Amino acid sequence: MITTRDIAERLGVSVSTVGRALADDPRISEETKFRVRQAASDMGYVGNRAARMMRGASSNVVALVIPDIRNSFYSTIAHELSKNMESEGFQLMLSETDDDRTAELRHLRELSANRVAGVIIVPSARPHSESVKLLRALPHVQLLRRHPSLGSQWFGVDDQEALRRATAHLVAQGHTRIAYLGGPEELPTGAERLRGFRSALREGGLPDDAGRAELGPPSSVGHGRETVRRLLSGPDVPTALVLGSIQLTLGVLEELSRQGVKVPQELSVVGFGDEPGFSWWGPGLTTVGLPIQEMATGCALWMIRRLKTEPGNDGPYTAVSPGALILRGSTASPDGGTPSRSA
Amino acid sequence: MITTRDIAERLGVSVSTVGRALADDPRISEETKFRVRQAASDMGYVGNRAARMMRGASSNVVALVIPDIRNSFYSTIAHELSKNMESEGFQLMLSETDDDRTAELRHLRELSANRVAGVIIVPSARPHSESVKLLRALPHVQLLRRHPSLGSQWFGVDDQEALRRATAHLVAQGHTRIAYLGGPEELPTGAERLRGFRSALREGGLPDDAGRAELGPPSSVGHGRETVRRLLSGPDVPTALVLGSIQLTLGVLEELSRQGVKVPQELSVVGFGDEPGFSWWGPGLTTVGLPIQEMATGCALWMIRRLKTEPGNDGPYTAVSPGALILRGSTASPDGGTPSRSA
DNA sequence: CACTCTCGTGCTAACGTTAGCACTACTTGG
DNA sequence: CCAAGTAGTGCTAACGTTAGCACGAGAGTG
Repeated sequence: MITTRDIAERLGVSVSTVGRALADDPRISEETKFRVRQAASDMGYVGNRAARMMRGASSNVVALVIPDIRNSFYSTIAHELSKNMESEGFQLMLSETDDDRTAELRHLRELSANRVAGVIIVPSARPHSESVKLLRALPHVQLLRRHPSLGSQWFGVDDQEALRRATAHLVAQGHTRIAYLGGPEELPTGAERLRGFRSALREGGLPDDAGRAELGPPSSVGHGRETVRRLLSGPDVPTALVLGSIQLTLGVLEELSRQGVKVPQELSVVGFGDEPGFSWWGPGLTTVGLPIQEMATGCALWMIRRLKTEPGNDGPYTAVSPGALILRGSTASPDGGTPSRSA
Repeated sequence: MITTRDIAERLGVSVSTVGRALADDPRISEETKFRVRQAASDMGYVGNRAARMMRGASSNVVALVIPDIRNSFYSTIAHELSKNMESEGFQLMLSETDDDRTAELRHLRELSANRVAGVIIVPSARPHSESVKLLRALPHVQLLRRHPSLGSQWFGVDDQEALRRATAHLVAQGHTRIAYLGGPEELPTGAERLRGFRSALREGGLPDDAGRAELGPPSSVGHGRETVRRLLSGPDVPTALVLGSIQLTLGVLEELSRQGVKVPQELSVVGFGDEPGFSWWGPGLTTVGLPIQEMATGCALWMIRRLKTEPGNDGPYTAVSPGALILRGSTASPDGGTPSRSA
């Protein structure tokens, strides 16, 4: 690798002069600058950021710690962040945890060792205390999920409101046996969504046993498939189904298609998030739209400002974006079975 | 930030001793090691990789340079790479180029400055010469697309064979007006897929004007929508459509659903790649399965071996994986219109 | 008892870059 | 013609870590 020293020796000047010329220092003559730049370009010089970091410069790497990039939820976020970061000169490090707190810790250790400038994280259910310690030593924001020990910097959607709206739509159509399929309660998002589901039932004046919650791994398509299979073959088949994650929605749609379940006549369904296939699935899936892009952009801008301006002078910052219901054809009243709006 | 020096001062030993204790050097007594580790843990010491790199240690960061992470094609790759890299102690840097060679160059400059250990890249159509220079100075592999100036390390699918099979299937069903919708010819994958399309027509004994190629941006859903709209409203409407990218497929399916085109009676369709929604779209989409996972894993393993073993002693290495056709219900013969296999 | 060995540790330099200070050769003002 | 300034450049130290060499104390050997 070419260093400033190589350039200096070739031109017969000092390393300081080379360094200053490349930094466009006003004290260096135009002629010298020109010669240095020429030589640098000729020799294929590329500055060494590791060395700069040793002299106090901060890293230009921001890490994104998420469960699984294949989930379109997260890939959208990654894209939006990457785009915003790139334009400000930051690079994005991608760490997948698979919702495993030990993997999460391993990644955070590596990220700390690499002295990343900041971390944007979708925390696991109960992060290791060392993870918390490591994060607290860095500029960090939480995304979507929110863990109290990690401070108040958080960007996410109003999960409770999202599920309240989805469920209220079904309640308004007269459903009294509604199943909710979502993530575990120990996940902050899982708890919030479940709360939204329950509160919609309560507000609709329905008894406690009108709702049934099936909780499990939120990013498992397979779990969605299996659960809907179990629900449909068991006793007390619900007339409506509300979903609490994109991956679960994908699994459920696949299984309903495979079994040929008539939607919305036999079963009404409200999905979570919006995916390319949702509009052409069966009668079109009524679903909760999520302003993921806006959220990710907000988060990126916050992190950029946090990194550009000196200390954490902008205090706690929290943004909540609500999700709007996208009406398609997958819901109807439980008796007659006329869609609320055909696709 | 805590340094080895801080630990040394606290324990009244030298930095060397601390360094060696943390590196588990056999020369250090067990008792000292214990005290050092204890203190390091107490004080929240995290080694500084930038400093290590200055002493000749190599980075543990591998970069992935792709057009767009939202494309499930690439997010699958990213996931597979991340998984494999993580288990070997590497971190993954994500750089999105949006198929723009200038963005590509910007990223490569940053990656070089950060002294990443290696680069896995889906190169743009015609990379800047500086990009080529930067890449050649690093361990690198090409993924999917292959640019001759970037050496022979490449992992990808046999694009020509994939489209040959897709097209041959339609030819065998008797179609004589087949449209191909794919990426531009200047992209290596675009050229290969187009070649596969043409060779299948030739092998089927069809005249040159039986096939019609519509080329455009491969990762634009919108372009898929518009082109299919144009094709269907223009003269000489084809009886079959072969697609040459996942994003284009998504756009086409959406538009065909929206216009209520009867598939396969009015139009036969063969997609590219397999996505969650493809199985439940209309009659089920017949499509070319792509062994993306296998390809990504192969690529990751190659890069890991390249980085672990000293020089590039393993010479040029090229893997080609064929794609198999997944038969669903979206194709039929052009006259009668009985599906080859109903969903 | 002197010699050599081994064990455990410390000192120093080096990696590439940058900031502070110092130095030289001019130029300007009195 | 000398003092003071200025433009342009060089020298040196420092960032955190590690590898090579050196050192002192104690153990083993003749």
